[in-house]
Amino acid sequence: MIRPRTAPGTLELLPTEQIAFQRMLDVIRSGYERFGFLPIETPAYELTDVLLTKTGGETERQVYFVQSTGSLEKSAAQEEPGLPELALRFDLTVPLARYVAEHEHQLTFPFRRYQMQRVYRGERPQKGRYREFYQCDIDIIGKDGLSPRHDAECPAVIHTIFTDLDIGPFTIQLNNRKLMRGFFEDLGITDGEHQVSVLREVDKLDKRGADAVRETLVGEALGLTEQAADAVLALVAVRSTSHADALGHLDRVLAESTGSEVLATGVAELREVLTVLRDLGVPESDYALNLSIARGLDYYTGTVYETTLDDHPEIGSVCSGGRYDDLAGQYTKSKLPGVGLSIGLTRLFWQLREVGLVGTAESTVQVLVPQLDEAYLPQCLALATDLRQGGINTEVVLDGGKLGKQLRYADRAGIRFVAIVGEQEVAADTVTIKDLRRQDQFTVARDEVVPAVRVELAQPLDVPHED
RNA sequence: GUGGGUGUAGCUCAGCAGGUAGAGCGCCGCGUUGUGGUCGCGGAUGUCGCGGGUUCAAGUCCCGUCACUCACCCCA
Repeated sequence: MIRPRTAPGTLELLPTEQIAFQRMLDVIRSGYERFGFLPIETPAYELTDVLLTKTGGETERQVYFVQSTGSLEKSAAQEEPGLPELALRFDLTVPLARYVAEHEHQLTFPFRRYQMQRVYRGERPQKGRYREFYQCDIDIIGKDGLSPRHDAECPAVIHTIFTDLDIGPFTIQLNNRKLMRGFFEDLGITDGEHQVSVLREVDKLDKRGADAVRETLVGEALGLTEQAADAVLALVAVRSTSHADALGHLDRVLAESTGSEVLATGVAELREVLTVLRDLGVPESDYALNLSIARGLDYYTGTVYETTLDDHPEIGSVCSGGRYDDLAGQYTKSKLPGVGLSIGLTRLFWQLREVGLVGTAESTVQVLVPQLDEAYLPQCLALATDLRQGGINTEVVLDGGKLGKQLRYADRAGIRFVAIVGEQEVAADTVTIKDLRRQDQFTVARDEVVPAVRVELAQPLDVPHED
């Protein structure tokens, strides 16, 4: 026998967990739609040459390729097989770029889309990190230009969603790559790659601590002077405590600049983003300036975001993204700037479960009709039909058995209500409704069952469902 | 790609200096032929990852191998 098991790096859930996961997807989807974003889906795999436009680097090492048996045999027979024709997407941004370039003339700009699909990365699995996982993205793509106001709208959507998810207080942290780049220029660090390396190191501040980061900064690879390293560390220590405080920090950074235009632009952009964010009604306690946010990805050019849960900083960023100048440069001559954010839902779900913020959900089955006596099965089936026509998700026990067992089945399956039709009920033309969670039951007239169950379902239960 | 760790029941793990395998949880049954989750009693379950070696004897020691896992790189 072959031991049944999932491939490493995949997350598979039991039904009641899956329902909890689906509920989160529903919240995210409705949040995206409420802000006027349109849905798209793209294929799980893309043509390799389309997907891997930038050769080399980390991403290619992590790409899963797709091959039919036919093409596998064909390539095995070749001297130098080369890469397979198809590859699984490793994020949703590259497919979006392709999509926008391909359908450019049928889309209206700014193009606001959301996309919630699985992506694949062939990296070494790690705690809470998966090789197949959901990304829930929103992006706004402009043509030729896109005002920084859009950079404020994206986090406003995220604010709504994380509020609705009800997983405790959170903070959307903002920074701007131009501000950072300009700051580096002032320090004489002008090479783009060098800046990125420094940013990447600075991004580890929370993880490694200021001393370790400082050591690396002045080390051989990055080669900063002591003064430069101190200046960088002082800058990235900036965290705002309120809207006014954030603007104050920005004024100071600008005043201390030795004249970088890029820095001035970055400061101006951040100021506008913060202001629009406030005007959109996002409470100032829920966003902050954090000048250590860098984001590893090199394609970000302006605003960058990370979102953290206030009560669980150890989880790290649960939603991140930023602004990029040119989404689809590899696919089209059109200039398509964009801004977007992504929720890595698989990882988030796993982490929330670890810290006990999400558990299993109640079953999608709202009422179970047990079968006490085969003689009354027709009455049970008729009851189920009535409940279903009343819009109530109903399951009937078709196999029978002891009532105790059927109740245990309901309990384990996370079904809260049981509608019993036995000898007594048939004789009196009634139904007994049992609430397994409240450990309570009552009897109603047969023709009042549907409204009675509706009333029960409408009452929220403050006792959470045990795992 | 680099560096650690671990493989024993469905799950989490214990198993002493080598002497033919254990706990908790879960599962099944009964107590309760119309009442689950609680409680009580009873029960089932193992090629001790795989291959070789040492030994009278290996879950335990040695070698190899495979798998899994944690961290780094990178990132959701």
